[in-house]
Amino acid sequence: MPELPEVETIVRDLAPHLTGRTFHHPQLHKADVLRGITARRLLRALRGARIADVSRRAKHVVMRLASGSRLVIQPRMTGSLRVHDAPLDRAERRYAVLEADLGRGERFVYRDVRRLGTIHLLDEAAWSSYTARIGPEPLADDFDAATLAARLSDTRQAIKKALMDQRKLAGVGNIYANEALFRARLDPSRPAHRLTRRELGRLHTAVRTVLAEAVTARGTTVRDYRTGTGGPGAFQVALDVYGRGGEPCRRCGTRLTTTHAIDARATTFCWRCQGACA
DNA sequence: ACGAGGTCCTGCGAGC
DNA sequence: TGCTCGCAGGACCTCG
Repeated sequence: MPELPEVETIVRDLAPHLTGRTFHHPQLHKADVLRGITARRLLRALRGARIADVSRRAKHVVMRLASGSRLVIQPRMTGSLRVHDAPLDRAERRYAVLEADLGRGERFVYRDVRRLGTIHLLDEAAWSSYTARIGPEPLADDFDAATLAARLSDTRQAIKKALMDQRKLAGVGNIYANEALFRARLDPSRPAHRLTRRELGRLHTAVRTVLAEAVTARGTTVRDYRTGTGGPGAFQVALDVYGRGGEPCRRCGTRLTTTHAIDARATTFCWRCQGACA
């Protein structure tokens, strides 16, 4: 499920193929992913539009058009974005949501099996308010421990839920929240405002290192995620806790626990490494 | 301010 | 074999 490292990988793969290119004959196969725009208006805006640049914000792919508007695609669970250099076969077209001809035999395709993903088309003002609602980028140079502490320590929510709150911090989803809390040896259910400065420091380091390592590995493929070139990521073999409930902790050998007690999401942790360290 | 639960959406695996 | 059911879950919503 594309979180920050996965979307970063997609953007790095797509950027060389999309930057400076033009959308020809855009086709929208499913309209229920659209937010705040009709299919008719989206297609009119994309037809013949030149892509100025492609970037990432949190878990969103942002294509800035020469018109100044931004095509913002959030893949969520099962979305994938690719540039194909051959016509799509039947299987490749099956879940296509949006596609466009880029010329030179290349095609851009956003596909999404479950279609929990979203597409926005935002002008400058709408983009400003959109991005302002999202928290700071954890891999930015100026994202320090004090910033993390300030963002997370104003709530009594479980630290794991707070970490995944996109308004507080950008790009962390279920996989990397589990992994970061394990690395920081923190109980995922601890109220965020009760964490000490020292613990927040560990969490800051853990969040940044796990995200950076996952970017290097081109993301985590558990099931659906594919890179911008259609291949799997490699970070799944490096996961310490996510998806490993019942298996031994890599640190102490204790059987890992999975609960759904926090926000009804799968949380896997080692009660020994993470449970008792207050 | 917080938790609980519903909503979107489809594929997949378990159970009968 | 063929059906139903619950689950996967990010972001958003309402309700109490």
